[in-house]
Amino acid sequence: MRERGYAGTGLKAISTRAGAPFGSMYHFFPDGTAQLAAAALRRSADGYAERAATALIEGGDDPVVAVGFAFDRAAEVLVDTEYVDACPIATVALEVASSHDELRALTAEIFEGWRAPHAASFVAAGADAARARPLSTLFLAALEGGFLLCRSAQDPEPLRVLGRQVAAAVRAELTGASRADPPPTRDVEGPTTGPAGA
Amino acid sequence: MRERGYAGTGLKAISTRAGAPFGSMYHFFPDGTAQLAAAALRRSADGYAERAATALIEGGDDPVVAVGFAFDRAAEVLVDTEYVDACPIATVALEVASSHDELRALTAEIFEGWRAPHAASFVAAGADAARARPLSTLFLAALEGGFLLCRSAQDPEPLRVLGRQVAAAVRAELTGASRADPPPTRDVEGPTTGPAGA
DNA sequence: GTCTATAATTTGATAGAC
DNA sequence: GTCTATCAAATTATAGAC
Repeated sequence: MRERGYAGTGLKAISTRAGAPFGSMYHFFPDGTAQLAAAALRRSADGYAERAATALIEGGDDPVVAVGFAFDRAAEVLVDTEYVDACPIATVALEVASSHDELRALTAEIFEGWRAPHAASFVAAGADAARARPLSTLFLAALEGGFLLCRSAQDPEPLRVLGRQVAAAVRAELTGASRADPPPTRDVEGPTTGPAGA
Repeated sequence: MRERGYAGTGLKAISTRAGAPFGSMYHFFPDGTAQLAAAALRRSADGYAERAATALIEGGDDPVVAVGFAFDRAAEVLVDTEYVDACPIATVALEVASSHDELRALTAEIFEGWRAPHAASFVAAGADAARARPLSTLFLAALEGGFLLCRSAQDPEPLRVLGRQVAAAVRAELTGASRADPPPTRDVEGPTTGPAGA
């Protein structure tokens, strides 16, 4: 499904490639294609979340460095796998966004499940709680957009460039400079209130 | 194809919806599905480029404002069309990235054709030539990632948030503060000598 | 419980009538 | 030049043998 998408991946192709008899498909997934796709999405989402967490941890304590590291790692994996091992959700998410509401809702749930821990880790690193979520949005959107551009062009450069830019946005947030959002309503008047970095 | 992707859109479904006889498909596109898809991609890419250019122009002379305006406009269109009218290329691009090299190359060409004018407009607004291209990468990747998150969640918020963040990145670049890249040394991303290995 | 064999549709593609 | 009628192959789904 990662290679050909939801509509492009037949049950037959899956059972063949898995070396499993065709009848097993309906034994384990009585509701057919959509149920199998949902299971595949859930499983690969968990796997990807683990890998992403590992990459961020290996990137070190400084979130600025960790973010850059995560993007570089993603680019590396892409090259090593000939551009197939990107986000396991995105292709299907776009395919079903306007055609299969149940699966669409599942993809939304998965993306949300990825963003929450990211936002938490930014908070842990000293970001304002109110700004951590927009940062996680930027992180995920840039990663997904980067996957798209890299796979399309078969060139790892976009993800590398984006890593530096998202890292810069994180740094700007943590140092309180060049903010992306309107002032935080109250509190924190001057830029002197640098949050004690983690 | 925008609604169901490349593999999910049958020739029959197209001819029915277009009110055209099925035989016309092969009269006008003798090479079948892929040729039709290529024509659809080219046409919608041109249309989308025009719309994007219009949005940026309406956004005014200041690229910081224009960028924010373009993202807000994209979010608005998404809501008005019940989240179907997003990027006409992205879904197909992901579907064919690892399965149909000819169409993959076409999507790469289209994305490149969108980025070049963006980079040029950033230069026109005063950005370093070497930094304008990374900025166009961020712009397009964030837009595509935003489309994905918005369509999946059926919520326009991600694109709005991203618009503010990309605008902040553009501002940081134009004022020379908080740069995303290491010092210019020499060639930063290169003028795109083609896909890796090509 | 597990899988083989088959049914009912639908698909991309063509041959040939208008 | 344009489209109707048809084909062969592939798809999802199921019935029923082991």
